[in-house]
Formats: sequence, structure tokens, C-alpha cells
Amino acid sequence: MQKYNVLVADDEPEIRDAIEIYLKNENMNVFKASHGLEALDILEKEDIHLIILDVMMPGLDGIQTTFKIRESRNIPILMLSAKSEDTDKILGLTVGADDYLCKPFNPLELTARVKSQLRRYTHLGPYKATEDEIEVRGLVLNKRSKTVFVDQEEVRLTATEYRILELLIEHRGRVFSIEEIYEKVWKEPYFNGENTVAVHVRRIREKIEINPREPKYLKVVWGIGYKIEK
Amino acid sequence: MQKYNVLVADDEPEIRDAIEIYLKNENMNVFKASHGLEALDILEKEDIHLIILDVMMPGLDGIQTTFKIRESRNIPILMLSAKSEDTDKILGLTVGADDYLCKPFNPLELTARVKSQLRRYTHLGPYKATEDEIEVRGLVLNKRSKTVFVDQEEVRLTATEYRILELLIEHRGRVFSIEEIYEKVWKEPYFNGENTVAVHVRRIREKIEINPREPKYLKVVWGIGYKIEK
DNA sequence: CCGATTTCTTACAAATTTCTTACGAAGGGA
DNA sequence: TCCCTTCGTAAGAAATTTGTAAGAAATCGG
Repeated sequence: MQKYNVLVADDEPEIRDAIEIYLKNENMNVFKASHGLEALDILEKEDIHLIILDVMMPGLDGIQTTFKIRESRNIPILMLSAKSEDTDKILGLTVGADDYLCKPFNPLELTARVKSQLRRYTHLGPYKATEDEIEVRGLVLNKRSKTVFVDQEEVRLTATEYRILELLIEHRGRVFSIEEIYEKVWKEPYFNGENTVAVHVRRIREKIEINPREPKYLKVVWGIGYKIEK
Repeated sequence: MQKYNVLVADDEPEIRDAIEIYLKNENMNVFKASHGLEALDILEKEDIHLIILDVMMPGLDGIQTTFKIRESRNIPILMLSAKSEDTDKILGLTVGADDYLCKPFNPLELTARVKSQLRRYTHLGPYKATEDEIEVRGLVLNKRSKTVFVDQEEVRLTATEYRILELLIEHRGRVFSIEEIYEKVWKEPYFNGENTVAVHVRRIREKIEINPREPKYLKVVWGIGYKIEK
């Protein structure tokens, strides 16, 4: 999994440190700034994926900083504000931010919102360009609808089966070892001796192959792993 | 490319200015009004292609303004509302509007929706026009009047149910995870373990399906989420 | 052809995910 | 205020998926 870089700008060190702890716990890198100018500075030097800005800061405050950032970039911004401030006003002023939270905030909610913004940014954001539909000799996989067709006939795969097939078909031709498949699909370390992947491969074959004993699509490469024939 | 004229009506100058920046960046002209009457005035004098209206405004508010505009014109209207306001109310009242957004909003999302509406209105552009009425095998959803019909028979959905169904039917075929549905409809972060979406799905099925146990429209994709069959 | 290794196959129990129902709280309208 | 509708939660039921284990079959090097 990619490691995200998050920039936190707040004049109170306790808050910066607290947020740092929460986010590091979610496997993110945290950069800290005590005011807007410092934040802009870090933003230029580092490859930041998301910014948390406090509204009330000495010098450049959160709102001014947001405007500055928005002049050149579209990165997700999460605004923090004290509850005492007029929320209506805050609402108005935080335009330009992608989300906002009142202090004191619930750590769970903070991390949830951060993750949600990162998802949105990286999934729908400037990246993408991956094709929705992949086709290999009559085998069609649609990533948007998570459906699989064999010769126009829909095939119902389970979530795990689908993920294995998507991995293989997305890199068709390439051979994946059992260990590699397990770690990519389960996102957990693989321990030798597990038979799980083989069982799932069997089940996939049962569904997509005419004759599972002589697979046309999902082939084994002896002593190495599995692949989808190009 | 044609240059579009967009009218923004909001009593908060910061929001007007922010929106102006985003839209100018997309090569649009922006006219600004601080309340409904001023908006109607500008609308008469200028050749406006799209209107952004805040719900909460002194004098003529966004809803009253929409009704006034709709008496004579069919121009696209995008409604803005604070998240704190009751969504139930919002849904009911935004009848007449073509789209709506909660504040604080994501600038990317605002410009995307504005462009989408303009495309639809002017019938230009390579993208599909978003229809007011969406039909899937006897299930008809009208976005303008927020009504739903199953085989010509009207079905009364609640606000939340309607929004879930609209989300799914608008992207029919695509699978939405429970988390995705929750965040898109409630505009709040989702915490694991909540059963809310499932219950609403059940209620929707009870209303639109002949046999809720074997849904014809709103199907589950095990381990992934829900979708409306294409 | 043999033994060692790797993959396949099957069945079953455990785990996960979704469904269903009921109930109390909140809010709007009479 | 009372009634009605909608909403979210909880808890148990039902459905589906998943991993494990154990033996069979296939492949490879010699």
C-alpha cells in the first residue's frame, strides 16, 4: 500500500502532536507546521497528499492559506475550527476546503475523514486512466460493475475470486507466485504451506472454464505460479 | 469553446468570490447577486446559462427564487445548502432544482457539476446528457419531481430511500460498497459496524420489488456492495 | 519408471456478510 | 399535545463465502 504524506498546520503543538499520533497509526507520514507560511513552504518542498489546516493561526490563517493553495493546486484540504466560532461563518469561509471538522474532534472521525478524502483524491482524482473493461479471448471483466462474462454469459464470482482474477487479468501474461497472489489480494503476509490460493483458483476455474482440468484462461506455470494466457 | 455565463446568488461574499474564482478558472463569466431579487433582476438583463442558488438568503430565499424562475424558464439551477440543514427538508424543497450540493463543498465537485449541467442544457459535448427521467425495466425515477414509479404505479419513498435509489440507478450497473453509499448519501464518514444502509435497502426493496427476497432491481454483490442491474 | 515435489480436488466446519424484525427516539403536522 | 412517519440501532436468523485438511493426481529430474 502506498504511504501517504499529510501536512498538519496548527499553532497549538499539542494538537499537531495528537494528530500526528492518530495518522501515524494509520501508516501515514506526517509533516507539521505552526502557521500558514510554514505550511506553504513545506507544501512546495514535499510531496504532500492532503493538508489539515486550523482556521485560527497567527500570521496567515487557515482561510487565507486555503486561498493561496487553491491558486495553484487542487490537493484535498481539511479545515479545523473551534466550536465556539460561529459555525455559519465557518461554513461560508471554508469554501475552498474539501471538508471540515470542529474542535474538539473525535480522533476516529478525523482519521475517517482523512482516509475518505485520500480515497476520493486518488481514485477519482488526477490519476486513473485505467480501463474499466478488460477482455481476453471471450473472457470479459468489468471493474466498475465487478462482473465477469465468458462468451456473453455472466459468471458470478465471490469477492475473493474476483480480486484474484482481476489481479491476473490486469497483468495478463505475467506469472504470479502463490505468495504474491496471497499478499496482493489478502494484504497479509503469506505463510508457507497454505493451500488457500489453490482452492480459490480451482473455484474460479470451475466457473470460467469449460473444462477446469484443461484451463483455457487461468493456467498454471509449474513450480512458479499462475497466469492468464495473453 | 463557447463562454458560458453563470449567475451566483449567495448572501456571503466569500462564497460568491470563491465560486467566481473556480468558474473563471474554467473559462466562464460569473455574475453575482446577494439575494433572490437581485438574481431575478440580473437573470432578466443578462444571457445567463446556469444559476447557482444558496438556500438560505435574506429576502427571497433559494427555494422561493427557484419557483419564481421556473414560472417562466427552464434554465439549469444548482442549489447550495449547509449540511446542518435537515436533508429531508432540502430534498423536498429542492424540487425544481437540477442538482444540489452541501456546503462546505469540494471545488472540484462544484465545477464538475456545473459543467455537467451546462453540457446537458446546451446539448453539446461528447458526454451523455443526464436525463431527468431514468428508466430500468419498468422502474422509473424522475429526478426533477423526485418521484419513483414501478410499472406506472407510483411508489412513495422517504427522502433517504430516494437518495440511495437515485445514487444506484444513476450509475446503474456499478457496484457501491455500503461505506460508499453511506458517505455519498449522508455526507458523513462511515463507521464500521453500522447496519443503517442495509435496513434502508430492505425498506426500498419492500417498496419497489415484487418479492423483496429475490430482488429484481436492487441486487446485492456479496462481499462488495449493492447495485441496480442494468 | 521412481521418488520427490507441486498442484488439484473434495468435503466440511468456521467465519463473514447480509437479511429481517422489532423497538424507541425524533420530528412534523393536526 | 397527540398521532403519524421516518430513522437508526440492536440482535438474532439466514445465506454465502472462506480456509483447512487430507488424499489424489500430475509433473519433473534422473
